[in-house]
Amino acid sequence: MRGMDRTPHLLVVDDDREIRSLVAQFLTKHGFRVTGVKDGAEMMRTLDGARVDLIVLDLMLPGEDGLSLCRRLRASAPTAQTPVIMLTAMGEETDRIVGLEMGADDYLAKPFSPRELLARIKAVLRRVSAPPVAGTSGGGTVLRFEGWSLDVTKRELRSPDGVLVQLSAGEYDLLVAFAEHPQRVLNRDQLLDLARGRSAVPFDRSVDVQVSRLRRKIEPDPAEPTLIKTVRGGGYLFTPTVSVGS
Amino acid sequence: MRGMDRTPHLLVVDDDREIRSLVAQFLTKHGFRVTGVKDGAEMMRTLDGARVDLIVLDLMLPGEDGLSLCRRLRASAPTAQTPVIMLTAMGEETDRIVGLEMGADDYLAKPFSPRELLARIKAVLRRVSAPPVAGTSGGGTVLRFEGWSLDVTKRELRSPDGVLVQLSAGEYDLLVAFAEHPQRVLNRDQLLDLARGRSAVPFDRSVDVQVSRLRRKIEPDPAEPTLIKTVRGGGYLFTPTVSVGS
DNA sequence: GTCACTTGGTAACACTGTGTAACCGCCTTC
DNA sequence: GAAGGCGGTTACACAGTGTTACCAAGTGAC
Repeated sequence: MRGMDRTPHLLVVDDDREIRSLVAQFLTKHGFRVTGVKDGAEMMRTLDGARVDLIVLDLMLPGEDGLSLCRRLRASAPTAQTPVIMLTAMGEETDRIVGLEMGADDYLAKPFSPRELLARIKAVLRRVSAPPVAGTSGGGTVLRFEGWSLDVTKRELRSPDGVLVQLSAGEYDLLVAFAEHPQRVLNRDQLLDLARGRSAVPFDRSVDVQVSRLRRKIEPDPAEPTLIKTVRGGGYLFTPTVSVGS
Repeated sequence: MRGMDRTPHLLVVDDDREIRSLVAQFLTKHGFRVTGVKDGAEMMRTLDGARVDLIVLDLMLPGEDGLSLCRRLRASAPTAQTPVIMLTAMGEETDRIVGLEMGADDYLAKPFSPRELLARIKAVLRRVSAPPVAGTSGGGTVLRFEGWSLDVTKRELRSPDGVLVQLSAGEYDLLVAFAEHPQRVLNRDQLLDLARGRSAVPFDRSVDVQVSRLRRKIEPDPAEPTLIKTVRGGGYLFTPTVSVGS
């Protein structure tokens, strides 16, 4: 649903530190942004504050295993559509098949060649950019808050009185980031990642400026913001409750 | 336009008669409708007259090989979305990777177990089953959006008031590319690939210009486009929902 | 309270991406 | 071979975005 053309962010979940760093290094070299984590708990934490385009998930993990995690991903709205490539131990055809049937998008038997993982990642990413499903489960197409409605397939924002409000691409992406994470303080790094898919450079004020520009368009009184509140030392907070519809 | 017959139709392309009939038999037993052909020419002939939901394509074929066929499938509108599972001889990692990058949705190394092929077919079909337009596999001949109708067999566009709108070949191809991938941000490379079958050269502005020309013909107010939106840094977005008819 | 310092708001500017008119070469058609 | 249409290329105007700078507001020490 993030239409923009940014470097895809991959999340590699494997308890073996060596595999993790090897894979991360290789994929980074090939133009992806990679985050490596060691278990399901860390995975969930990462997903909470960052945009992730694809998850490479080891089947065998300490704590909750890959299959169960995969099921949980599928069950929860924001990640229901996030593609998963499962890494499995050699020679367990049954498991692999179960994996695919469980909702993984692909699997790869260990040991695998990095090039092959790369090819599969590219293939899966190409696939998921398939046309959207009409009123589908994975999250409606309209986010509503305080009378506003934000149509995420048309990239349109309507004010409470139904007027189309012209947003720039950046303002729109920022607003979607907020509306998808309401009532949570998001720091500048998270917002930059969610809205721009990049990370902050030193003295980066671009988020502040974009917030300011967005406020001018959606706040009743931009001098005294109510929708997007500033949390000093913390970041910004989108205050309205958001309902997902279509 | 997926009529009453919802049994998925698979097309198996392999020059080995034995493999073909073995696979066909196994897959038929598991509830698919299967057509087996021995080369690319027969494949094209079959696609010409039948709805096919998925193609199982051998890499090594007499005459034109699987890779080249795959590229041709991707390049031509009605089959651009039809999933392909590539069969490769053992140990041709490079070829396999090229296959995936070429647009295959999955591949399987020979010798493979029928169960595994089955699992992969199911996985791929599940992935692509949802999309409304994507069913493209031979589906409708008319794409409708916002009152417009685009007849892809006649290459004709009619405006909401039924007037035939004259489009150049390039404008038409571009519009089809959009209408077949609605509500997705397509970058210039993708559009060039979909509409022209080529890739961008540095400083290539041809897409922009064609979009501009197309807008002049289909946008109510070309200065404020609603059908084809610009996503700065991303590409273009075709906003209407598209229905497939005949 | 004042002062020093930190943090955030935003105007102004520079830079980059996009829209489109104009142009040019390549077809096709006659 | 001339005429016309199409599509790529170029050029320029303009809009969106990041950076910088400056000011205001917040915070803590005293």
